[in-house]
Amino acid sequence: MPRVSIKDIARSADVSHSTVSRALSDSPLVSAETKERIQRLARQMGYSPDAQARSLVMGRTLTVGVVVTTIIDPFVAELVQGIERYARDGNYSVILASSDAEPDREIAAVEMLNSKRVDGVIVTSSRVGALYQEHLDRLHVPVVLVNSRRAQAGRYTFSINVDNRDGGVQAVRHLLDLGHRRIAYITGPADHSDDLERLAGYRHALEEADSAFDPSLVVPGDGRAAGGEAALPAIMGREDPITAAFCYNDMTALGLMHAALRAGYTVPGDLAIVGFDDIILASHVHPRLTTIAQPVRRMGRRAMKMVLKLMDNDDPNGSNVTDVVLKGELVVRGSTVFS
Amino acid sequence: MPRVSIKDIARSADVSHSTVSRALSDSPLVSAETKERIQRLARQMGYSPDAQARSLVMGRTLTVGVVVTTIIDPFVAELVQGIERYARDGNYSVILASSDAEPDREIAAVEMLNSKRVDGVIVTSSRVGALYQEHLDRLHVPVVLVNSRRAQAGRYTFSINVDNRDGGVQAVRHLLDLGHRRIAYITGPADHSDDLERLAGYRHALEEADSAFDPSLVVPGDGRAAGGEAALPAIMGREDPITAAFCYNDMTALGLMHAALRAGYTVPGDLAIVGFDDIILASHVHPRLTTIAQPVRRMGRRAMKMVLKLMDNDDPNGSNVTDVVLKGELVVRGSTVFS
DNA sequence: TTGTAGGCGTTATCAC
DNA sequence: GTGATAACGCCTACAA
Repeated sequence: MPRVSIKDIARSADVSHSTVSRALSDSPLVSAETKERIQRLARQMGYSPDAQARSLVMGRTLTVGVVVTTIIDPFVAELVQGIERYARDGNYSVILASSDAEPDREIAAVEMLNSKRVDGVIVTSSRVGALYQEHLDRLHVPVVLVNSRRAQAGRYTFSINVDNRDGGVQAVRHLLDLGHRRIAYITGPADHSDDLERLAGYRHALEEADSAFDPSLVVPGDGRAAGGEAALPAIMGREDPITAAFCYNDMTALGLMHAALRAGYTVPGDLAIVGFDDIILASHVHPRLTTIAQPVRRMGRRAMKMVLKLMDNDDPNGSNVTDVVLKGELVVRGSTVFS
Repeated sequence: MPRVSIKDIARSADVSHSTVSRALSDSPLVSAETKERIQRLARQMGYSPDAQARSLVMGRTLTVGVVVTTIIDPFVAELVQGIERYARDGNYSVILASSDAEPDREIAAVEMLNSKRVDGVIVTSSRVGALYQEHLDRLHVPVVLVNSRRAQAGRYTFSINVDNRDGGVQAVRHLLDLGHRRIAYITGPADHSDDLERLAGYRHALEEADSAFDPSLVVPGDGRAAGGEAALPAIMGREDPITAAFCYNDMTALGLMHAALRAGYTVPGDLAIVGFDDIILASHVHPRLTTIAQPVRRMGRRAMKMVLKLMDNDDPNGSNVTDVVLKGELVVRGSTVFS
C-alpha cells in the first residue's frame, strides 16, 4: 500500500484531480453528492494530504521554528510548551532547534529553518549579535525574541521580556518588609543585561527604603547552582551578619540554600533566600523557595500570538505590534517565611 | 528583496536552471569554472534552497517527528535533547508535538506528522492502544517507542526501554546492603507496567535475601510528588518501623522526602529513600536523592539512531533491528548514606 | 559540459 | 459543476 494522492482518488472516483481537490477542501463548487462520495473514498483509501506540496503552492508552511539554547532548562521547556500549545490550536506545528548557546549552531539552526520555509521564528535566551541579526533578517519572516538581547534593531524582529528591574524591586521589598536590613545580591553570569537590571531593581528598592547601597554585599555568582554554593563563605563569613540574599536566579538560590543547610545554618532562620524564575525545582526543595515567578507560559503563548499576528497583517514593519515587557510575580514560600 | 530561486540565479548567470541545480549540489557534470561562478552568485543573491520542493521530488524530508506527553517533564526534555543532537548531526530536524497524555491529541499529532511527511517518528512515555497503533502503521515510516507500552505489535514499530525490573533489584539490594530489612515500595499510577516491573524487581531482591515479601509494605502512590507526600502516614505511622522506601520514581521520592522532613524525621537517619529516573531535581534537593539513573541521553541517541537505520535499509520488516532494553545505574547520594 | 522536458502533489485560473 | 492547464521550486533522465 503505497502513498495515495489526489490523482489516485480521482482515478478511482472517475473524476478529475481538481474535483477531488475541491471536494476535499469542502469547496462549494462541487455537488454535495460527489463531494461526499469523494470524501468517503479518500477515507477508505487512507489518503493524507501532503503538506509539502500544499505549502509549495500556498506559500505557507504552517510551521514555526523555535530556537532554544537547551531544552533541558526548565524555563525553556515551559516556554516551549506554551508555544507548542498555542501553535497547535492555530494549526501550526513546531520545529525545535537547540543551539547549546553556541553562535555557530544558532546560525546553522536559522539557516535550517530558512530552508524549511517556516512562517515565523521564536528565539529564546539568546544574545543576538550583528551577524546573527543579519541571518534573522534574511529569513523574511517575523522573528520574536524571548528574554533575549540584541545588538541592533532588526526589521522583522520583536521581543518579549520579563521586567527584570521590577522583579528585583519586588524581591528586595519583600525582604525589607520582613525586617531584613543586610541583604546580599548574588549575581548571574558576568556581562548579562538581565543581571544588571535585576541588580538595578535591588539597588532601587534599598535606596527607596533609605538603606544605603553597599557594594560589598554584591557577591559574584555564575547563574548556576555551583555559583550559589561558592557564594556562601562570602555571605556568612562576615563580621556584620547578612540575614538575607536575593539571587540572580533560582539555580543560584538553590545552590546557596543547599550549601547553607549543609553548613548547619537554617533557612530562613539564619538566612532568608529569594530566587528568580520559579522553575519547577523551586517548589520541590525543602524549604520551598521564595522567588519571582516569570510568567513563562504566558510568554510562550504571547510569543506565538505575536508571530501569528505579524504574519497576518503582512506589513513588514509590523505596525501595531510592539515589544512587550511582562511583570513577574512574587511567590512567597518557606525560604523567607516559616510555614 | 523577495525569495530567490534557482531560476533567478540561472537568469543572472545566463545558464539553464538545471545547470544551477547541478552546480549547487556540487555535481561533477558541470565545469569547475561555472560551478564556482554560480556558487558565488548564489551566495551573493542570498539563495537558500527550498527544502519543501526538494523533498517533494526526493521523497525524503530529512525530518523526524517526536511525540511527547509533555516537554516539561525533565526526563522527556533530556530525551528530546538527545534526539535533537543526534538528529542534527545527521542533518535531520525535529518536529515536536506534545499530547498532554490525551489519546485524541496523540493521534492528531501523528496525523499531522503524517501530513508533514516525516521520515520517522519517535514516541515517548505512551500507552499505544490498538487504534493508535493503526495510525502509526499508516505512516509507513519507522516508529520507535521509548519507554512506552503497546497493546499489539506493529509492522514498523520498535521500542527502547529501560530495564525496570533490574532497576528495582539494584535499588533494593542497595538498601539491603545498608542493613535495612523493613523496606517499603511506593507505587506509581495504577495499571502501569513500568510500575509492575519495578515492583517485581523489589520483590525479587527481597526474596533473594531471604526476606519475606510483605504486601502491607506496598503503599499506593501516583507517580507525582503529591502521591509521595500522601504516603508518609502509611509508612511512618506503624508499629513495626519501616526504615527505608523505594519509590516508583523521583517525583514520588521527593514528595515523600519533603513530607518526612517537614514532619521532623531525618533522612536518611529515620528513613532512607531511593527514587527512580535521576531527574535533575534529584541532585539539587537536600539531601540529594539516591536513585536509579535512566540512561536517558543514550536512549535519545539510540532512538534516533534506530530511526535512521530503519530508514536506510528500507526493509520494512527492519531486519537486524531489534528492540532494545538498557540497564539503569544506581546513583548513591545523601538520601541513603550520610555524606 | 550544458539545455530541454517532465514530474513530485497540491491549488488556482481558466474555459466549457 | 467539472475538467484541462499552469504554477510552486526543485531534481533528473534524455538529448544535444
